[in-house]
Amino acid sequence: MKAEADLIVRWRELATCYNAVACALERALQDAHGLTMSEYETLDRLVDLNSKKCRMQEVAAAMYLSQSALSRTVARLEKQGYVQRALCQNDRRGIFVELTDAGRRHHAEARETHLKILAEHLTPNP
Amino acid sequence: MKAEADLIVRWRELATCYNAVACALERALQDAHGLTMSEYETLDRLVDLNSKKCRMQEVAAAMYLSQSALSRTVARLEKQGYVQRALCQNDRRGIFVELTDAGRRHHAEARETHLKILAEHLTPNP
DNA sequence: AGACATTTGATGCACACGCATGTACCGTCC
DNA sequence: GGACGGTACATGCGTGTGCATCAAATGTCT
Repeated sequence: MKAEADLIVRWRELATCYNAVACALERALQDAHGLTMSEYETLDRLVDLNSKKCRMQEVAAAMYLSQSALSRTVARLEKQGYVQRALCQNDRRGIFVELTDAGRRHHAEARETHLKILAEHLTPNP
Repeated sequence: MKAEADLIVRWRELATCYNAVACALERALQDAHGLTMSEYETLDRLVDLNSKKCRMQEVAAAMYLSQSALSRTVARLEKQGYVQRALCQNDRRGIFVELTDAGRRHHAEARETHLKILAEHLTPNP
């Protein structure tokens, strides 16, 4: 019976903490770099997997975003010039997503802001 | 320098965990009770503060939702009959929000689903 | 009392999202 | 080879959100 109350407390703490950080991140990334959190996260995943071109799926698997949302996010990033889409030769259904140099640069800059916000909002957590 | 990597790991874990639970909650509450997570959370806060009518502000202060989002959420809840808005006599700018009986009942039902999902998704957390 | 700043909640607007569906392609089985 | 189910990504649609703004009411200062 106590377990239920504990569960609710944990959930509220989790939600409060997440929302505080997410909200701060969203604002900071937008103001300083014109990026949505989803857009930054997408760039971030691409940097992580930057060894080669990635299929949409691979990117999607690494983050919590629906397939349609990712599709649009990548489209936005491409329009901004941070990413490039290319057809996949082997499987012509697939789409390769690749960081451009501008994308790599922009991510590097935004990463500073990202880290700063995380440090500000995520430190007091024993 | 290690601190940065740790920060990022913590953030990703937090985000992944939150999104998993939030997504499951959203779906379950919608399917079983026709409630948005925000709507459920709002009812939940009202139950917590059920001693008396609450001003919008008091509700807003207890949850992570912008003022405009709360305004619309309460409007939706009112249209569904779970909540009632009343003018505040002392300060005629303010609005009192009060749970209806139907709202109390609906929240009690939804609470079961809520707890079930939390138990399923939030337990493996040492 | 009168003018002005502040607060409270509602609303116009643009936008990112999820769901369902559409289109193109792949793989399999007859 | 042709038909058919499954997969990959794009897109139409409805919805909830935050930001900026608005109207009404309050508070303040002279």
